[in-house]
Formats: sequence, structure tokens, C-alpha cells
Amino acid sequence: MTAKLKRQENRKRSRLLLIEATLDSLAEVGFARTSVSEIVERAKLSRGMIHLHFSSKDKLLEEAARHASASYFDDLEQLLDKSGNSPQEKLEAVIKSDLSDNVLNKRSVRIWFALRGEASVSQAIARYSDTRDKKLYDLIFDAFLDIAIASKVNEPGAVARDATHGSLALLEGMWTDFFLHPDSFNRGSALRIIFRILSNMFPRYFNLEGAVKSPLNDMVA
Amino acid sequence: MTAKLKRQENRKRSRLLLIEATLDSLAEVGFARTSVSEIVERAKLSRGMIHLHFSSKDKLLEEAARHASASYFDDLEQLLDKSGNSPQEKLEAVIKSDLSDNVLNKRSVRIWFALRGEASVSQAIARYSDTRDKKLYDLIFDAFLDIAIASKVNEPGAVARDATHGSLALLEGMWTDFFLHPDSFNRGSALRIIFRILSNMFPRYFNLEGAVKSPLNDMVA
DNA sequence: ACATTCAATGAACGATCGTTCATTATATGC
DNA sequence: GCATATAATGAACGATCGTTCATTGAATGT
Repeated sequence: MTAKLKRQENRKRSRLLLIEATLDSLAEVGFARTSVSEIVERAKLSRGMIHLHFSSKDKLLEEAARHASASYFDDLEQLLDKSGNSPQEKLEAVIKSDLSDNVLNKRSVRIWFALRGEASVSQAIARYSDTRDKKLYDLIFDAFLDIAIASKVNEPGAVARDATHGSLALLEGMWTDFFLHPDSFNRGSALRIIFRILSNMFPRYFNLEGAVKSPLNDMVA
Repeated sequence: MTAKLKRQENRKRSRLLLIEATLDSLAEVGFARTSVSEIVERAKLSRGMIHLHFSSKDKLLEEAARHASASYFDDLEQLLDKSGNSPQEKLEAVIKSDLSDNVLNKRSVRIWFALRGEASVSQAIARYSDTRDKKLYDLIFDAFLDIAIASKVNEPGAVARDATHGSLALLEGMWTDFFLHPDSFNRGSALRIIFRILSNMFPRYFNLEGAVKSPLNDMVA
């Protein structure tokens, strides 16, 4: 029984080695130069392995994209679990995770942009090149809706929708900024900008540092 | 004399044909499949032309990137010339240009993202894959600084800097959104979101539709 | 009209691409 | 311990890659 597991485990390990080698290659030499030779050399496996485990190079790229996407959402969810329960604290957690070194670093951002460059011509890759899925959108929207209603703004639904879309666009823009200027990018500055915008939209719920934990107390005081 | 011009003109025309064919290829089949064969077939020129005019495929790609970048800034400047003189009207012009069909369309955005995918491994391409140059940054910053000072906010310099960086990030994010979902993207919605954010930062200078032309009158009234 | 100049052509090159498959190595089941 | 199953190998294939260059054709200058 343990023997059988060993074979399966080796198989799994080889698959993962190839996926990681592919992602390393994408990050270091880009999509165009990520060849079968490049990948198997990095994985230190033989040439035939890609077709044995993934049937083709394209399928491997698809699996690598899926892997990168899953890692992103896993990291995000893990960091979200640590957040407070108030809507503004949840939003703070999403934003700070999305700009944390775990999620946003040279390797990850190069992988994302390399994959995205091909997303418009490969439906398979396009499926995994969007960091903004429905679950994340809903989480953010619900939080903003709570705040918009509590803030008694006009048309809270429209405000929450725009705040959600705007925040996601801001984060995407910050990613692009990081990608294009990784060495001069300043995480603190990016966070302050986003929270400044949010504090202008919802002054009782955000300040330049992030979420205001107990806005009701502030109001009463 | 006219004869000499004809030869020069043909030369120029061939160069441009190759550049346009390269950009078409990038938009339609992506960076990885943009080969010499693909390009010369689209340009309907012979195989040797790329090396005659550009010395190598890489140099052609660099020239194509330069061309795309120049087109972007030309379009932007042309649309800016039509804008009003108040800072909020200039900002409105930049934002509306940047999201106009001339500047942001399926072809242009696919070209940008295809090039950016390679920017991290090609310094030559990286030079032209940033839409946010110093001139544009300064224009936006100066406009926000005027508004920030007139609005009598605390630390107008810091506010203007964050508003500039934030607006550019928002625009980049909207571009990404358009790239990933070109058919469901809504220009009006994107504009409203940006102006909603700006109207929250500077209520007397922006509303959901764009710039408030005469904020001083509003104040007096 | 003719010689000169140079843009344009496309066959051919070696290198590398993604893929195939006969062979080898190793884990598994009896 | 041996037969079986399957993971892993890497040489070889045809296709395509970017590049070279001898040749052609048309514009130019006298």
C-alpha cells in the first residue's frame, strides 16, 4: 500500500516539478522563450515527460496557469481568514493581501503578465488570467454595500458597485505599476493612495492607514 | 528630384507596412506566434525585407513597440488640444481620451498586453510599454495640485501626488478590465467610477459626468 | 538610351521547435 | 524472486524558426 503511494507520489512530484519549472521559465525568460527544452532543463527531467504527463506543451501551460491562479486565490483566502469581521476590516484585508509580498512580487507579477499576453489568443489561458472572480467581487461588493447603507448615501447599490469596480481597477493598476517599475514601487504609498480614496468615499470607515475599526463610536463621540 | 523621393517613399512605405503587419500580428495571434513568416505574409513582402529594413526581427519588434507608443501619445495629445483650460477640464480630457475608442480598443489593448508580456525580459520593449511617461504625469499632477490648493486641503502636494498616482492606476486598471473582458466592458461605467472617485476627493470640481466647469460660481451661489 | 544604384526577392542554411516512440529503469503484485 | 505494470528516458522526426546572400528589377543620374 505504501509502495503504491510512492509511485503515485513520484508521478505527482514530476507533474509539479514541470509546472513549477514552467512558471519559473515564464517569470525569467518570458512566454516566447518558454520552450520544451527550457522547461525540462529547469525541471531536470527528460524531454518526453511533458507529453507523458500533460499530453502537450499547451496543456502544460494551461495547467501552469491554473496552478498560478489557484495559488493566488489560496494566498488571498488564507490572509482573509485572519481579518476582522467588520466590512471595512474585510476590505482592508483584501487590499493589504493583494499588495503583500506573498501575492505581489517580481516572480508572480511576471508570470501573470506573461500569461496575460497570450490570454487574448488562448481561451484556455484566459480562463486563469483574471484575478477578479465572482467570489472575490461579491465579497468586496457586500462589504461596500454594508458601508454604503450605513453611511446613508444616495443609491447605496450604485455606490457599492462603483466602489467595488473602482477598488479592483485600482489594485490592477497598482499591479501594473509594480510590474513596470518593480524597484521603485512603494507598497506603503500604494496602500495610502487606495485608502485615501476610500476615506474620501467613506470618511467614517477608512483613514489613510486602512480601516477604522469602530466608526460608530467615532460618530457618537 | 521627384524620382528620388519616390524611392525614399517606397522605402518608408515598406518599413511602415512591416511595422503595421507586426502590430496586426501581435493583436491577432500574440507575441509567441508573431514570426518572420507571419509578418512578411501579412505585409505581402518578401522574407528578406525584415533584415533589410530592421537588421533583425527583434529590432522590428522594438520599432513596432516604439510606433505603438508614439501613436498612443499622439492620440492623447490630439484629444488634449481640444480640452478646456481649467485643471479639472484638462483632467477630464486625459481621462476621457484614455478611455475613448481611439485609444482603447481591442487591437490597441491586445498589442499593449502582448508587448508587456515580453517587457520584463526585453529592455528594448520595456522602454515603450509604459503608457505613463513623465510629461503625462506632470500634466496630471499640476492640474491636481491647482485643484488641491484651491480646495484648501491639508498637504495639497501629498494629495495631488496621490490623486495623480491613483488616477493613473485607475486608468491602467480599466485598461486591464477592458483587455480581459472587451465585450462586457462599459466605457460609460468606467468613466462614472473614476469621476465618482474624483468627485469624492474634490466635490466642487468633479461630478459623476466629469469636470465642473465653474466651481467658483457654485461656491458663491 | 544606357550605366548605375539600391530596394526587393526567395531559395537555402543551421538551429531549434514540439512531438513521437522504442527502449530502459523501477515500483508493484503474486 | 519473478512477472507485470508503468514511470522515465532520450534519440530521432518533420516543421518551423531567424538569418544570409546571390540574384532580380525598377528607379535614378548622365
